[in-house]
Amino acid sequence: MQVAAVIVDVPTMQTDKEFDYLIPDEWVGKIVPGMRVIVPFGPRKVQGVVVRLKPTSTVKNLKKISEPMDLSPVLNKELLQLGEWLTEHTLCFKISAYQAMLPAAMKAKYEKKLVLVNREGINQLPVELQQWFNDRTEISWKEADQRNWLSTLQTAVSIGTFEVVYDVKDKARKKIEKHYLLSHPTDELKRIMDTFSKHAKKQREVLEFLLKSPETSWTMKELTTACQTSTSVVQELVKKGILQEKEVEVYRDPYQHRSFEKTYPLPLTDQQQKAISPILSSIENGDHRTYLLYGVTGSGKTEIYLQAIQRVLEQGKEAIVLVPEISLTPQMVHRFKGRFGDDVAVLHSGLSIGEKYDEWRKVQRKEVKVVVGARSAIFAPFENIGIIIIDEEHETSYKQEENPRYHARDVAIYRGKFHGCPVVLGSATPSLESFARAQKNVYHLLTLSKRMNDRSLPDVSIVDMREELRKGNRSMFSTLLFEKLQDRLEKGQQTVLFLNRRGYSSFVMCRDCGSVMQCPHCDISLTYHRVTNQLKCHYCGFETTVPGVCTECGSEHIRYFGTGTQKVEEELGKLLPHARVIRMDVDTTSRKGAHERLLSQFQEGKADILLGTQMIAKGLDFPNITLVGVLSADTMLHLPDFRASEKTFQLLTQVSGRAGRHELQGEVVIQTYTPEHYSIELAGEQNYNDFYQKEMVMRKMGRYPPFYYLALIHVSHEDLMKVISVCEKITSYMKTQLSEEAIILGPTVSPIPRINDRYRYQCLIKYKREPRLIPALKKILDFYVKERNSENVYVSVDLHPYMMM
DNA sequence: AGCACGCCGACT
DNA sequence: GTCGGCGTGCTC
Repeated sequence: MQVAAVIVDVPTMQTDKEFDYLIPDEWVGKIVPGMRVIVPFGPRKVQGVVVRLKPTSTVKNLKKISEPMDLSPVLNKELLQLGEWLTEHTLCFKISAYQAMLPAAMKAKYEKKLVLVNREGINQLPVELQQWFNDRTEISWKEADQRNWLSTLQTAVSIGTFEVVYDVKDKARKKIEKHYLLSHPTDELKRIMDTFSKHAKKQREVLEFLLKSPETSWTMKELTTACQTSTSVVQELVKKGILQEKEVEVYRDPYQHRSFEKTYPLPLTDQQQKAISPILSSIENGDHRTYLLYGVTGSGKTEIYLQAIQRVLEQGKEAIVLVPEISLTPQMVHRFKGRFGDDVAVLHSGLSIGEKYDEWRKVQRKEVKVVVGARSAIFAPFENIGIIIIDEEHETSYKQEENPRYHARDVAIYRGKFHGCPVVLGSATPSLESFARAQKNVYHLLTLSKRMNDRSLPDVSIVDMREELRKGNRSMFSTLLFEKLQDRLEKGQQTVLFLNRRGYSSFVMCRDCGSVMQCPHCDISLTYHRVTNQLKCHYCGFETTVPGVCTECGSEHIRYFGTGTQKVEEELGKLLPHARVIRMDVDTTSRKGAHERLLSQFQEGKADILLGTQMIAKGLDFPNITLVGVLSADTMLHLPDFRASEKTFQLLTQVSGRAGRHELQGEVVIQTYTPEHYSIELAGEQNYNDFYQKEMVMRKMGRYPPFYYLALIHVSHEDLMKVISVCEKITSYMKTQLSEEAIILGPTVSPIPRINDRYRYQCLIKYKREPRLIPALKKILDFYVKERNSENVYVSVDLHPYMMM
């Protein structure tokens, strides 16, 4: 066996296949499938992943692998296979599938440079170049380009003065610490010590300190503080050869300065007991089953996860727990670290690239048994998985919106089958798809209908804001909400206010001509941000200062409509000047650790009101919250998305669940302009079952999931006519390929007709069983070269889409 | 993606 | 008559 099949890191249609390479003799037996390698590819070098070994190849003139990038495989057999499955099921490139499984730090960095190989030839170069290479032997391609030296240097390449070199580098930087330890056996050292000069008092002290535990190594800092001395003393000992330096890899542990109070399994309620026992028997018998753990907010789902994992660990197996990104609050981490301590690795986007890499390596080296993380943690390189848990199963963040457009739930079930282990999907408001599958016994339904300690669900009031307006209340707070807000302030209890729109106001309109300020690059209105006094586009990031007069008619009567978190914050400052408010949205939490800091401030009672967007809907579990206010329940309801009702119901139910989780009874006030809508009414009653029934009827009528599957084809281009014609061609092609039962809608304008100066059209396919769908879609992608062809038309396919925009 | 090869317009 | 435009095709 000396040929390796490699998938190269060139994500295009034409290169999306295996390339064969010879394994150099010195690496035979060492290069194995799942390793990253550097291979020559055309004139350059690229990173690749070895997917299999074979004795020979049908291709002649094979090139050799340049070098391996790993000492042991980073993708195991299962993950390599999963990559193929992902490619097939999301229509992505193989390399993209593998890259999705690895931490970002392992993505290759490419550098092209010119290296001086013949110093003689330098004399023929212009003076400024000669100066540059006086004390240098290379220049990066980029640098040479910027200095306008490329053409000169290229002629120098042709006569052999320079050589073009392609470098492939690992982004990953292992964090290295220098440690110091004794380099001789103790008795020998004692002899050496006697030869010391009498003045070398400090050196002797250091040695005596080290001799107490001769095997241990210390960092410079540890040594100098322990011995009350300076670095020079240690350096001197190294020089004398008594101490040796050793480089040790250390992990960047984002949680190292935190201590987690050890927790122990809590006694389970009868309901919990009943729910956990089928999971435990699955674990015991090693059979794969998917459970839908449907439990109302505060019913103790997490304890079930913890105890199921406990059992898995006792069997010597591993566990993966997925949580939605935004709820990776310290609370969740605390509960897992508290129970399983150092056996837990945490993976989420708040970590730096290096930190993520280190956490990932802990998994790879089998130093942890449990991974708690966001979507991509589903690819944790465990080899003996005993359970996979997806908390808040209905969350849309489990679907990746770039290639590979996978859903973590599907990957979880794939891995569950492979490892013969249970997959547990937990939610208080399951997605319709999952609940429907549970009804059909594809998933096994486990129900927790009671809150822990029989705490009652919060009282929910729905306030009709049209009525408030009629009564003359034009503020954003209804009388009821405002009264309760004041009441909580007096009692010293905390309130959560929820509004899913950041910024100050949602659009700016001229009152004379009615024109709305729009983004010049996208067909979307600009949002006013008060703090910076700017108008921002939330899609392309365009920013502009607020014009003094209307750009259309020159009128000065410009008004701000709609309400964002910033405006609410300002309003609160006016109405309740003594209230301490913390605002949480993308704008206040973008800095690393800000999310966590704001939450802990709130937890410590440093604020009375927490005001925020989606991100505060989950994971908050503070005893002092007794009031939750939803300022405008309808903002989501009118989005052009067949899941709008479902999302609204879920959000309102989740937000309401934040109140009164502990001793104090909780209250919820939901403000809306459409109180009669079933998703708002039923969320008020916390009535999932009725909502499910009603929404299923709607889905059946609209021929949407779970009754039909969806495939969404996006087309975008700078030229409107081009987009329409390409989309038209695609739509009619699909019509020739699919059966009568398939519903093919299009070409239709995307709900956001233009983003970043590109027009957007789409074709939506609703189907039940179409064996020719995937091949047909592949053909389209083939033709339009997956997302980008020479004419710059972007075509992308999303199977089972979540984002309809 | 890069890069080479290859065939048609404005220039020393 | 050449330099260079980017269209097409290949990378084990």
